[in-house]
Amino acid sequence: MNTLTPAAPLSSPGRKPVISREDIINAALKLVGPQRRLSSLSLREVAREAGIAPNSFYRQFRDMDELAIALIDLAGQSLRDIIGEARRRASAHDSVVRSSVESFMAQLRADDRLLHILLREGTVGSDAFKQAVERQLAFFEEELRLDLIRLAEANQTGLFEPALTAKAVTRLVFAIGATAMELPAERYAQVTEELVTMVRMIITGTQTMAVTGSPDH
Amino acid sequence: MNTLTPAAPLSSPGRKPVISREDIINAALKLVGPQRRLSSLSLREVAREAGIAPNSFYRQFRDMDELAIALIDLAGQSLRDIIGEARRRASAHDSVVRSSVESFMAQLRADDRLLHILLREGTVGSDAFKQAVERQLAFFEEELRLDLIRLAEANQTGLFEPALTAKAVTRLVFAIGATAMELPAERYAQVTEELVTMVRMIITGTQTMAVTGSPDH
DNA sequence: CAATTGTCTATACACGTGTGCAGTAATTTG
DNA sequence: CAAATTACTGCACACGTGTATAGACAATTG
Repeated sequence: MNTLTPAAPLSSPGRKPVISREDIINAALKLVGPQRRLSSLSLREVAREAGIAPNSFYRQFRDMDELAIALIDLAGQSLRDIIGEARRRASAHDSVVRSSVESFMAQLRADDRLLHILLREGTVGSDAFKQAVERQLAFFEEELRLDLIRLAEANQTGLFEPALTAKAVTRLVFAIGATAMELPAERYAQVTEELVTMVRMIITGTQTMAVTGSPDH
Repeated sequence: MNTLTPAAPLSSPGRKPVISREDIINAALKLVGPQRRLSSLSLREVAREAGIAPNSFYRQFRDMDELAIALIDLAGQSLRDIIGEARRRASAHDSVVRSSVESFMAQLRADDRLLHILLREGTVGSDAFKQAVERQLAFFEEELRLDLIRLAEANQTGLFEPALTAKAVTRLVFAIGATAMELPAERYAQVTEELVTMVRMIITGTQTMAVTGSPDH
């Protein structure tokens, strides 16, 4: 299903639409960024940026929340594409962890507005809002979970609670990413290294716990 | 140093203050909560809640940001107290991890407004704002780092990159905590268990990596 | 060619916001 | 007892907001 275009009646009387959902989405994307969160955008502001009258906004979205959710869904899709790409690239080379984390951080560094949205809007905004982010995170965690299982089988290592591991990795990467997105460019490399180590801590921990059954506290 | 009362000239001419910084802070605390973040409060709203004229606010704070930072500092202090307490309680019993995580989640469940603030305002708000949260997080991570070292020596286990481990644990707990604070009460126990396991993954991982030197990827 | 239907703009309203300005109340100083 | 100094309130202003209403334009229908 495509969330960008509403159900189009193939031929209807009346004037042809000149404003598309994409127009508004793009305008919103121009406004958000590392400093600007979605929920701080006003309807009028987006309309101004899109070059339309405030009221024309309602033709495409019920309110700003609906726009926000569309953007979040878009962002989730985009991220999964990016990491999927990284995964495929990694299987040829060495570490999946490194390659995925590096892709993630590179995208962040490239000022990907969609990624900014996903990283931050989970902790803020209306309920329907956070639900949308949680949904995308769940998708992401599921893909990661499958990948972890695949990885464990390939390397003949154990795997303690794959779902929980995936969740821990995801949440940690997102948390660190959120703090990193306003950092000066020269610190990205360092954060990336830290993040790789952190993720490896979790994965190493899972593997160890798989053989000992329970950790030594 | 006390951030709550400004430098008090022991005797000065003029009318005696009837509005204290605490009054305004308490009013703000009544307004924030799991659904309401600091940066969405307006000066007028806080003044209304405190029962004072909007302009009287300026006697105590330069603007809302200054109020917010005072609240964040307060929240950081409060959290460190809570976890410090948990640590002391744990050394008598068994696991420091479990006891600390349980204290954290219990406080969250008790609807501690200060904790809500700290959990969320890190990803949102002005720069000075986020810096304040980062400062509190750094305090927290430092205490945790020392604790990890103490723990490793007591248990005769290795410890790979204590600072990074502390950071990973802190960020993960905060990220999960942030999503948990709007959950129905009956799910807190489950989240607590998950969180304990996740933290143990990290700590087990660190210990394992300390002996192998580098993880097997 | 009307008539109808859908798209979009312009204007306007009520509301909440931060803050500047003037005035009043209370307290200490000379 | 003045005079000075501080604390606080009330009013007012300009601004940005979401949205209601009405009208102008364009395309498809009969």
